[in-house]
Amino acid sequence: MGITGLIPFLEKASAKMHLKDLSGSTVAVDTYCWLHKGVFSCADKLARGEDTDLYVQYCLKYVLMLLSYNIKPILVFDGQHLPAKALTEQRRRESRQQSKKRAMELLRLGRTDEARSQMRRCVDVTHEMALRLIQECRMRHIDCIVAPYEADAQMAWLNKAGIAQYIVTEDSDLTLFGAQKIIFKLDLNGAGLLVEAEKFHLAMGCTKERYRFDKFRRMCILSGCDYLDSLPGIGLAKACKFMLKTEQDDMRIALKKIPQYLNMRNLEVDDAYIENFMKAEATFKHMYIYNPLERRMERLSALEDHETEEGHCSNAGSLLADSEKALHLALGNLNPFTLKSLDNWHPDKATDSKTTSAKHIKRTKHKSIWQAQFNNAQEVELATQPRPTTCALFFKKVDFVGQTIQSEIEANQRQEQAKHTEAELFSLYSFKGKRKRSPSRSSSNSTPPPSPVQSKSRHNPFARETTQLPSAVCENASLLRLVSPLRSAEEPVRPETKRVNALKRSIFAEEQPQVEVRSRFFSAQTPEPHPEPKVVAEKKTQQELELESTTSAAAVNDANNNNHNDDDIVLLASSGSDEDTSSQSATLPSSQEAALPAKPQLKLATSARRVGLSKPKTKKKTKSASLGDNQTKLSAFGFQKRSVLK
DNA sequence: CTCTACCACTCCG
DNA sequence: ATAGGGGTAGAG
Repeated sequence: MGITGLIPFLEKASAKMHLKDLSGSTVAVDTYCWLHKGVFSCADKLARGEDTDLYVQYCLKYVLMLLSYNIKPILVFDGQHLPAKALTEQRRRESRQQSKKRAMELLRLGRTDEARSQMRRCVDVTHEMALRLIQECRMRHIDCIVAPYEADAQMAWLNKAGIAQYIVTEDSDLTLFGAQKIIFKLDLNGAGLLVEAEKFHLAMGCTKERYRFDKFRRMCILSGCDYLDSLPGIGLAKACKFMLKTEQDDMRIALKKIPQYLNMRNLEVDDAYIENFMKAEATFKHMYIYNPLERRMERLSALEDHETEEGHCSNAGSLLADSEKALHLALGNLNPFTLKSLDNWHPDKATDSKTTSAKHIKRTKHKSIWQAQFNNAQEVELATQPRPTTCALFFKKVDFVGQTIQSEIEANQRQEQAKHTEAELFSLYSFKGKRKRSPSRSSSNSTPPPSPVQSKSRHNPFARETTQLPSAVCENASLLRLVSPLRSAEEPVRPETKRVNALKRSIFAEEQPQVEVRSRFFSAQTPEPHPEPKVVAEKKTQQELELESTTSAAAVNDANNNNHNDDDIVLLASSGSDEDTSSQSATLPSSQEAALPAKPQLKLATSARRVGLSKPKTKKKTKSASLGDNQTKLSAFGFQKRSVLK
């Protein structure tokens, strides 16, 4: 999905950002990204048709985080599949079905590990799941909107219309639809990468005067996008080069000059490609979106604005004649594929019945895009101030009414979070309870080596070698329930895994100082490498190690945390670590000590990631030494493991 | 040198 | 046969 390599290409147009700097603004969210990630937490349950709302809770975590920074979220969902994509979707569905069958089969055979991996592949984000999240959001007065087609176009429109100043997504396509400020890689700490359309000329390496957005979009399409594969040998770099060389605005003429301009003699640009290029461009410009203020479907931009021929819009969707249906589709009441009615919520029939039925759930005080006043407020603001920043002003006004609102929101959140935590804890406890019930734990240390089934069970032969890790067995009690007690008796225990991980950490601690952190984002996120605790950790037991990292994390915490957001930290902690929350909300929010337990976890998480990054490297170094010289030094950094395994 | 093809890994608790 | 980002080798 999206444009391959676009995000690194846009490095010069991007900057690290944090939500705390967006207070008072509105953010449109590509909710599918969150749902999809959230599904991992309960893939097995979903695969077996068990009822779960873990994925909803996962998304709400993000939503609450946005609210905690005084940001109004608008959750945007995908609608119908475009005809051009229907086929691939169909294929995906079939492959998921197959995965499901295979998972069941494997379960029956008792190969839980493989079954688990299959189950992850077979879950889909259905509209019913999206609707559950939508319903949760309605109770909290959080805006949701289902795009007629792609959420990308809808979000770009919200951005262009000034309703949302930022967009949160993982899909680089957003840039092509004309979104101005896009946040990628947003994490639960509130950090992300901001890409701004107004800086695209920097990435393309041309002056602002010579740059036009069309050039950028055409470059991306040329490099290969969802609607059109690239010509062979053309990627972003070549496409960029070409778009800077030509001043020809008519692509029918310009495209023919590609071989000549790029010195690619054998390249052939046929008429079909040109026609498809025009269609792809039209799709990005004119896809249908839903205008919630006018309550009607519209094109992202009007055909006249671009002198586009109607015929090129065959992939841009079609107008839904029934405006009532279009509205309910946008509200989420209809299944976008079948148009079957699943709910009957309406913004005008202010659902006080619902609010009384759920009065313990706190609601946001943001103006809804579905309210008539929203339109007025926008118009007034737009009239007084032509700049798009007016929206920020508008919300600042709300902010003005009280810091009290802010603190109230925070109080609400603590309360709400506590409630969620309750539910989540519940599931956690039952989870753990089941796990304990499984007879494995006591016998684990004397467990015989993994059965042949297990060692064969890695579905990817190139995956990291884990034969010495006993973790290759299902830890999920609900999954285990399906298999024989005999098999579950073989389950090695988690403490074991933990110890191995701790060991890995300590091993890694030695290597740390030598390892270069490559990732720009990552290194930027941890500005202080803190070599000292790692050196100390070298020869410690895992408990000491854990203590060590805790204190070092505390130090980092202190250092990073110059003046402000004690509150932020508490909020983060409460949204980040579920188990701590209840006790924290009981204690005073301002005490920093209360927040500390959560931070080390985060720190550990990042260091775990580093382990993943660099452990292979260190392994390779040692191995290449033993391998001799039939491998070049360069290849020693490549996929060495493969040959070793062979 | 630039671009593509390919691999392993992480998404979640 | 998830998808998408990151890294490397190898082709033009």
